Amino acid sequence: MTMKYTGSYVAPTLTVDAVLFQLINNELNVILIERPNDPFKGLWALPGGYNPVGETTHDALQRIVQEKAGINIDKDLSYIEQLYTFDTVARDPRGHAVSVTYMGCGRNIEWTKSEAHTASFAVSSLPKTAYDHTDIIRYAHERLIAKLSYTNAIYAFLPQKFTLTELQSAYEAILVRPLDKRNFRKKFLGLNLIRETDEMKREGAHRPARLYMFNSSTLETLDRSFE
Amino acid sequence: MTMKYTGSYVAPTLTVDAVLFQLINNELNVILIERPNDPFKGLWALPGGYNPVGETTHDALQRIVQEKAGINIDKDLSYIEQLYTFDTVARDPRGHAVSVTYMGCGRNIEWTKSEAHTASFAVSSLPKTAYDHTDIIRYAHERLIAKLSYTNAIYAFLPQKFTLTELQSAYEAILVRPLDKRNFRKKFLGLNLIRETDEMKREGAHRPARLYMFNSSTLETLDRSFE
DNA sequence: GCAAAAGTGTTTGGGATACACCCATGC
DNA sequence: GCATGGGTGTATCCCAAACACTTTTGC
Repeated sequence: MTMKYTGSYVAPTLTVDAVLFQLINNELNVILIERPNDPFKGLWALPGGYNPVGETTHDALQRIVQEKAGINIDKDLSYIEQLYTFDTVARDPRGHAVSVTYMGCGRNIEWTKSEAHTASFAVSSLPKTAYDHTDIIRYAHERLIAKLSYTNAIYAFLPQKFTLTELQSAYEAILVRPLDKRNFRKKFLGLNLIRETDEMKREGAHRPARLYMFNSSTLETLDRSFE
Repeated sequence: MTMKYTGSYVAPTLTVDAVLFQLINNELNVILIERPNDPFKGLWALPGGYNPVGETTHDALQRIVQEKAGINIDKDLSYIEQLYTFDTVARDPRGHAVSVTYMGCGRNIEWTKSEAHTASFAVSSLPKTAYDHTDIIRYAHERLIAKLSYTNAIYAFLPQKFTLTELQSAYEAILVRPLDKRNFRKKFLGLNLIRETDEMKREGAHRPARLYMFNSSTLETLDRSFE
């Protein structure tokens, strides 16, 4: 950052993109937008757009995701973090661009459904995507799996009050493997991340389930790793 | 990335910066450059500079670090990875910039010493730095500590052949805590990352030490976590 | 022989895993 | 009473941590 600013400097295009995860029917889903124009017209892409001078990447993402999908990344998500910055010299037919990507997680994220160009897909069955967005989604999923093991990030996917079975199902959906019920409960309760409420969830012809709440709804690092 | 390119779009300044680590006298060191100009004239900064259109962040970093410090990030480092991308709207007095930072590790990195504006500092006693570069170095150090626990990243700091004591000292320097010799050897040898050579290191009035080599000199993820 | 670093095993505690049955409810 | 999901305990194994003395060399 010590080079002199000569005036002949021309910056690459800067874009921002978001991988927005939520659980739908016990499957990890991601929100995509169908491209209305070339390049990649008709394929599905992460919500994103151009980041102009004067706007931080976070603010640009906020504006763009609001405009394109009707989602407020501060209010409609429980958690967001920067993922990685991709060079796209060869990737984008229009020339050199740099893309700063973010990963966000929430529950019941509502997107603009009026134009039917925004949709949610299970990461296990993604449609054909523009650019290398499939790779970016896979990378985000790996990062998310890693984060579950040393943070309380799972809170981002759950409602305020939830049962232990719902909690376990959320883990299983994201980790894509089954967990042992007794071991899961023993271990998770030992982390002191959640507390009992005095409410029960009654639903269907079976024993009601205790509802729990998270002690904290911001990301925290665990002392001991989990799963 | 679906916004139309209207021509009125102006991109923010894009910069790249590198946190270059190596061990010197069993201390984790970072390479800094004294700023010759305002802003922050006379303070120490990470090697970095402007990334123009047409150049990937990696290529820009390669060119800039070569120009400013005489270091080839591909040949003189054992490992490099992207660290984080910082928005610098308020940070840089010249206005909005986005900085893509990288972390690199090596051994015996030689920098241009002719002008005395490049120097190496122990991370435990950094000088006053420009921008928020002290925070970036701390962040890189944390990332490095985390990476040691689930990868073979330590290879980046060691010569081709090394003793187990040198290996342990490298860990202790980066983790900033002492390790038990017997447990360290047992655990590390169990990882199957290194193999014995038939050479010994003789030095000083004491028993010679067996020299070892890494099986792989590229980053690999461990099955089991370490330390 | 003595200083200096290399090298070497055992014990103990805690967390991870594997595993099967009873409980509370709606119908 | 039966179908459905909720809820619970124990035995085993392996890894982590704690801990001290002998070996080999140069001088």
